Amino acid sequence: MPSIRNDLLRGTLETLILKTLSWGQRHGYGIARFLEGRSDAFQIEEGSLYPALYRLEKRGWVRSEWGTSELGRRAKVYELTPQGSRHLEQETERWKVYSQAISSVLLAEG
Amino acid sequence: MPSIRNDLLRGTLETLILKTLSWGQRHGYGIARFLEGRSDAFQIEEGSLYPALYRLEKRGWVRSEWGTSELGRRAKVYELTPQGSRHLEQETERWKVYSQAISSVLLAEG
DNA sequence: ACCAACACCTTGACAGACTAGGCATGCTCC
DNA sequence: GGAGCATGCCTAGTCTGTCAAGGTGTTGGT
Repeated sequence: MPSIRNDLLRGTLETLILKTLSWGQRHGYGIARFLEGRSDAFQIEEGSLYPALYRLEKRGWVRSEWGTSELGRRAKVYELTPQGSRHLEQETERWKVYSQAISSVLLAEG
Repeated sequence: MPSIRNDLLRGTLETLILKTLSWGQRHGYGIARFLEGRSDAFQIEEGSLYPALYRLEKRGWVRSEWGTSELGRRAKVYELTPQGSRHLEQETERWKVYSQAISSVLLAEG
């Protein structure tokens, strides 16, 4: 992997996190591993992940609690709030519109 | 239009400009109008546009020359260079991979 | 005379991603 | 026993592209 600088992900990381949590509680580290498992294109840096989780919680879109991971380690477990769920819907719609617009240009024939 | 902050576009503006120029020469202002005409989702701010054009030229992906617009006004006309064309191909591929990865998560069923 | 559109540009603030560290635990392997 | 790695959390500082808001000058319309 040629260590891609990733401005394409900009603004979508938060939405990806919310979506992941819409399938159930997870701790931060687990969210990153889950997303990376979904596609080789994702490389979630912890320096992006934890600040993003902090922002999401501050805005009331996720809630956290200290618990344990599957491996029995101390971990901060996150879950989606109802507001987070609503926000996820909006952002998903926004992604659809933008990505479709961009694709319609970039993938158009000469 | 609720004045959307646009981090989803981050990193794609340059590629959109290159793609526009792949269809022929255009001046800066014209590129913005063209893209906005392609989709209501695009709103190209001049404070983003001109710095982007400057970067593209500095990197050798576009070339510019003073000329005139369709309306006979003084305008800086841009064209794609061969390196720009190659870069456009790479970035298009990158967009495909990332947007597909993101969509595969965001649009997945519960 | 005035205003909108055309066409270029710049400055400063902001926000999110990154690098590069730090901490602590537990497991495996030599 | 110790080295090293994966797990799990966090933060400080830097980078960079976007934005708001301003500027210049010209042309066309009312």
